[in-house]
Amino acid sequence: MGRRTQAERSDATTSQLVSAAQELFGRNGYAATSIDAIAAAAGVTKGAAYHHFEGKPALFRAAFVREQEETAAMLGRLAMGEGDSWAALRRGCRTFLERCLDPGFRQIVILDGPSVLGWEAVREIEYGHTLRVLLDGMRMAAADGLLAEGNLPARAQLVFGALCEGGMLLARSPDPEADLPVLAAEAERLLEALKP
Amino acid sequence: MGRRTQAERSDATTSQLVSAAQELFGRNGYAATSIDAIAAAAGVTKGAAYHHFEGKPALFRAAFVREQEETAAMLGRLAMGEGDSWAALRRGCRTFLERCLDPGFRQIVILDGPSVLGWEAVREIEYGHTLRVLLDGMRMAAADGLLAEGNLPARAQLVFGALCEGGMLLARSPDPEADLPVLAAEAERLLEALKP
DNA sequence: GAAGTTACATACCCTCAGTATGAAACATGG
DNA sequence: CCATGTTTCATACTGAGGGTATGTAACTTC
Repeated sequence: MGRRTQAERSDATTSQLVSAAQELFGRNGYAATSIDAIAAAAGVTKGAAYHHFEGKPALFRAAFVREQEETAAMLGRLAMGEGDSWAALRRGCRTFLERCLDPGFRQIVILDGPSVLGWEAVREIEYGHTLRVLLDGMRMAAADGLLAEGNLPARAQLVFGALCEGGMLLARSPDPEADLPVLAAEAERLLEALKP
Repeated sequence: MGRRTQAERSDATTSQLVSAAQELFGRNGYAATSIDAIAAAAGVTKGAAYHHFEGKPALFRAAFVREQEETAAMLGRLAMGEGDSWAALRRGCRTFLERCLDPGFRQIVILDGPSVLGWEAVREIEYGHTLRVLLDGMRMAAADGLLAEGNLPARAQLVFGALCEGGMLLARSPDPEADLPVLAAEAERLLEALKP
């Protein structure tokens, strides 16, 4: 390994630590994953982990954030491709449900997130990513006159809760391929409720 | 302490352990609560706890179940008092939201439950209590022709997810008293979506 | 009331989060 | 280039807490 700048060294190990954390937290859950295991998977020792992160929750938080970034990017990209705002909203919901088929996403974002980081912190992060995409989509639909008056953020949150539940339900299904349309239809039915 | 039968001794300490677990898990969260602390609060030692429960998750599960029983009883009682099935449904949703104002309920049932017990186990328990009440209410409404055809269990689950989210939102509100009607209205709006 | 079972208490182990402490790898002024 | 910070780690240690082994007292059964 040739001569590298400090920022390069730091970024490299930090990134590898977060990747390892994402992998192990996602596979085995928060409690069953030790800092030593994450550090070893990243090719460093615990000292490096504690140098870059304040503690285990901070490391988990980084993995959570990355999971959110990836998902939000995916949602935004696919929703952007749709023609009208309503179709984008439907597309986004469907994509979120599909995303829940990833065990790592479920474990980190839905199962362990609230317990480890607390509800406020989790929603604050999501408010900058997946929940932001949903809310933006609903704002656009509202601007197009497709949504009734009311508390949009609160509505987005309720829909988000329903989607998380739907995602877990989908993941437990013996045949997710077959159940995805069913659940997507039920979710869209809830969206219909918000029409004027 | 006079002469007691074994069953009495066992029931007494078990009950006190669960009460202490409910109290401490609810107040400080699962990770920050030690078995020793629970045992001490129950007036026994760790040995007693491990004699009656397989481990920390089992003790948490008992607290979770008790929380569910109390809530389901409350929901059933209040919903029973309503006239028609639709009013009972609305009443149940509103009562669940109110229940979320209890910090212990939120911590145990919504935050830590899925992480500690896993999603399947949590929903299995809820399926016998709070979720059961909701599903029964929806079945009655469906029998009265108030709900459209479709997958009732899946719908109940989605509504349940929205309600949990609404409950957390309500709990974070600076003025829950004022926001309860707002959130209840939004939740009812989602219910409206299920009408034929 | 003796033998067996249940309900605990006590003492111990072991994993693991968190904390020094020290040694490299870089950076910066001369 | 070298001396002196500063950053990036590795190594060694501590403490808390989950879990276990074992002993003992309270009950039960015969």
